[in-house]
Amino acid sequence: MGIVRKTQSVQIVLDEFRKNSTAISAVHLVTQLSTKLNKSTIYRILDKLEDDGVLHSFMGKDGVKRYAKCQNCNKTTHTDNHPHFQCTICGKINCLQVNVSLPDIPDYSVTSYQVFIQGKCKECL
Amino acid sequence: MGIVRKTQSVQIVLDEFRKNSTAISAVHLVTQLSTKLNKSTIYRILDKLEDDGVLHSFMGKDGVKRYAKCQNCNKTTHTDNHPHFQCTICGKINCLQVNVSLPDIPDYSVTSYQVFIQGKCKECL
DNA sequence: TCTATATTTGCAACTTAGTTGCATTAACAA
DNA sequence: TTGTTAATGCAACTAAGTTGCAAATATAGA
Ligand SMILES: [Zn+2]
Ligand SMILES: [Zn+2]
Ligand SMILES: [Zn+2]
Ligand SMILES: [Zn+2]
Repeated sequence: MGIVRKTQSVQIVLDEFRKNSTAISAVHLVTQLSTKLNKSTIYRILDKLEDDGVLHSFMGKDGVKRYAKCQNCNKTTHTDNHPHFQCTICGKINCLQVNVSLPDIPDYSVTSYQVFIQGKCKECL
Repeated sequence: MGIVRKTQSVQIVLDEFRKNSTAISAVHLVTQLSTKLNKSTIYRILDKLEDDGVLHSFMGKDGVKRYAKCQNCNKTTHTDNHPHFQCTICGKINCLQVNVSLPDIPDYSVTSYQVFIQGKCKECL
């Protein structure tokens, strides 16, 4: 349903995304903020921020959900569609501002797709 | 470590992949085969069949692991690299035998990537 | 075919990510 | 300032997957 009240909890969660440019997992936030916020609160806030187009989420190879800041989305239009890159050395996951286009696929009509890439990031090369 | 003995349990699991051309989740096999095999046995067999290059696995959008038959892999060489397509109507997930190529990505060195696509399949169009 | 041995299986208990119901707390509009 | 309603904390729960160990079984060699 999206965020209605700008509570302290919401600010605390948003601060984590301001500090970090990389994607953050729900689990990581839960341990990171364990002294300040309850687990359920964090999951619920992430959910709402996604509804509002403030964050977007994707599934890591490990089956753990991660969140990252959206660039140009809002409550009604979610346009962020880009690959995510995980460095196999440092483990960080970043949004890539590049366009991946699919070839024609006979017998199927495509409505959306996700690309997840592994390799080494600039710092670890 | 891969399969060493061709047990009945292994045959039962392989039969499910012979019957189905679509990808199958571990959870689905566990419920489907609940009268014949134990949960742990199924997870362990899937793991070994993947090591052997008989099956490959990937993560669904729901964070549930799925398995599908490999075409040309074996114990030493895993070459299967293709997108997976989930129909939003019937829910079935299929391997697509098409090639997706990435654009050049500056500052990153790519070693592997996965593509997961949503849309409608031939039967549901 | 029989037997020894090592692999595989079942079971129960555990871990980890995420969810839910409900009573309490806190935004915020009036 | 206060009443209303959203947001929070808590504890208990679900669901996917893992693990240790004792019992079962596949297979190689006698
Ligand atoms: Zn790195
Ligand atoms: Zn992103
Ligand atoms: Zn379909
Ligand atoms: Zn496949």
